[in-house]
Amino acid sequence: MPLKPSETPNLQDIADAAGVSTATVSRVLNSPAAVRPALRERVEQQIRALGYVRHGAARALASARSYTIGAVIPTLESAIFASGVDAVENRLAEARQTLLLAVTNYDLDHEYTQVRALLERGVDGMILVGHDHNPETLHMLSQHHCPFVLTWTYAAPSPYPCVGFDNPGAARRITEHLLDLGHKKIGVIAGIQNGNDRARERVQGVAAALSARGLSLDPKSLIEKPYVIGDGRDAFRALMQRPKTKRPTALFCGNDVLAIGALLEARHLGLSVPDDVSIVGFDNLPLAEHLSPGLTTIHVPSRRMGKGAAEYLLQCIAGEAPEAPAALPTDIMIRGTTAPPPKR
Amino acid sequence: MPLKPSETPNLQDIADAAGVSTATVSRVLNSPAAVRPALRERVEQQIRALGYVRHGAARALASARSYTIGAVIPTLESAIFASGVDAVENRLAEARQTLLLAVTNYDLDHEYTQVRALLERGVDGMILVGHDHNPETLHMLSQHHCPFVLTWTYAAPSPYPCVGFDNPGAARRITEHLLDLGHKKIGVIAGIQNGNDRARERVQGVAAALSARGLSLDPKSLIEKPYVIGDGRDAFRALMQRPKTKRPTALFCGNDVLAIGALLEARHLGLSVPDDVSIVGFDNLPLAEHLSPGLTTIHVPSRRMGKGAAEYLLQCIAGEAPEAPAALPTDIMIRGTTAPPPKR
DNA sequence: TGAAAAAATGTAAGCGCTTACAACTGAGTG
DNA sequence: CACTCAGTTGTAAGCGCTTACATTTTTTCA
Repeated sequence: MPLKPSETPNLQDIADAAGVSTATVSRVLNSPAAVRPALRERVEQQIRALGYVRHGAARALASARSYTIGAVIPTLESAIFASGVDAVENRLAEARQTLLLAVTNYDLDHEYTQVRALLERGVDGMILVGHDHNPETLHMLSQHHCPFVLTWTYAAPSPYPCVGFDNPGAARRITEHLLDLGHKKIGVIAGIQNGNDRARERVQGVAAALSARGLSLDPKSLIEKPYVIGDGRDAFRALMQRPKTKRPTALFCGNDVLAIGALLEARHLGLSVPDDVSIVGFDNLPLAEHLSPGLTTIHVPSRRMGKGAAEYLLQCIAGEAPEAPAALPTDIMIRGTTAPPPKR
Repeated sequence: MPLKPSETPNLQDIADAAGVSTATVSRVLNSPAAVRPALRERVEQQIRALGYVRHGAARALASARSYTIGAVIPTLESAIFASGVDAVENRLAEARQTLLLAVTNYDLDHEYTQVRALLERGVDGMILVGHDHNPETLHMLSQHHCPFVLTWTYAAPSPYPCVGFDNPGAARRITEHLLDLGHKKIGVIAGIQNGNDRARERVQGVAAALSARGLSLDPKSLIEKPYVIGDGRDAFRALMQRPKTKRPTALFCGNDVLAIGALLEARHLGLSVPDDVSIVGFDNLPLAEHLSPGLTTIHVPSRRMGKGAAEYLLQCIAGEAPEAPAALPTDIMIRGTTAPPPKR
């Protein structure tokens, strides 16, 4: 009968059972090479026999490392974020780190609260989305010496490390595709821009492409909507109701969900895509290529980004001071929803 | 100049600054009502002034509570899981708890590893998906007195608490809808059944509905595929290539992603849904209702389930021993993809 | 073979917090 | 006015682990 009949064994119990000190047990756990094989084997046997599981809080307290990374994202309801987070988790699991996940619902104040909560949990690093944050959020992060990385965004001379891509550039590129096809009246269904630099920059990219050709974005042809199919439909309908001379012949949608909504509504209204109106999206959701016609869109490397962000933090934690990663490439996927504007 | 110029202040620093003991500061933080208002105010002021942030590991070690809940799910690539997790997180954030998320990729051995990792992190409770688990996984959980709950599944006399729904029942119900329409040859595109009770039970539900009417499931009309649109398309094509007399007139798809794949492939092959073939899904993804024709499917209350699971664990942690929750209701959403079989 | 160097192991001091218990305060009471 | 007693606050003992340093054992090599 053990002296300490505690439910879950601790280091001391293993040490006693194996007839060694707790330091040795700790070593077989953390740097097995430092323990002679015979002894190590004896200890490992007891670890298995007693079903020992590390006490992470104690470990974190003593070692000042939590083996935990935080990610704070706008929402998991968006497939593209979900897939990025999935990639982060996969990479962290390989490195035996655990993911603490927090959601902001696109609210920067709530983001502050969430970042603080993760900091309290002692995360070794943090992943954020975008450049838009409360100043206190970033300040708190650096005060705590918590390495962090911004994703989904990339700015060349950024004061903060990013693993992202060029939003305005990609938006500009796909808009140029539309312009090259001969479109002059381009409408925009944007995501909510407030507190969301990605949505904002994409609209800016469209505007830049237009003004480079002496055109401009008609404010009445810009509608801002949340990330929901139904809203994409509504926006499309509204845009198509504009007077004939103003009605866009092509639509830039801030993300694929809105684009799919637009596409479905076009079909519903009996409009042909791309013959009557061209539509482009942004994200390249798995569904995009399967639609018919396939959705012309920008491919966003979400998994690669997630993996890259995890990798970057892992290196920081290992004390390797990685160089700031370069912008990830995006691809323009030209498929069936874009064609020259209708004649006349 | 402070004696201890440590970067981040700790309880002691606050205590010194406010001229009280650490116990008092701790009380201000954890049970403010126990501290006289004047003193409390003085302490809170210092907390704000020094930008104090709790040290979670130390707190966890001392209080044997981590204020953290773990969720171990198959993947975040599936929108329906992602939305369930989002709901969990929302509820936990309200309760000032943090979510530790781990992904199994549908591998029960990896699940064991992940559960162990979360246990090491000292989660106060854990959410799992389904009934299929390695016995050691569940054993480890109970050995650590970690309250847990199974989701996405429900079995009336289950030894474990579930917050889920009746998979076979729902599958049976929607199959009966097909049978009521007059279909006799029903094909199935199932999710991968190995280690996945939900997929398995749904197929069983279909089989049960059939045998109740003296019919049976033709093994050659059952195809198992991963959760990907392309696979749904492939499976659909394969099924439609069966000899005319055996070819199914209706298809039960184990989830909406496979159903959408089937639907798209039908269109691609020039087959009309529902005139040539009926298709039903399972999940009721947001897209399902927007398709035309709308997808007939089973509505799965993923957010409600996530919230319910979080709620259950929160109660356990509060020591309330909540009664085992009842099965959540599912709804059959009859839309446009189902109709009587072709007259031939 | 034996001394020095290297490797393995043990000792024990915290890490920052919570909390049982002790000590003190002041209001209420006979 | 002494005495309770409830309400506040302080004291200090851990929680389970890592790790610097001390000690012991093993290896190396003249």
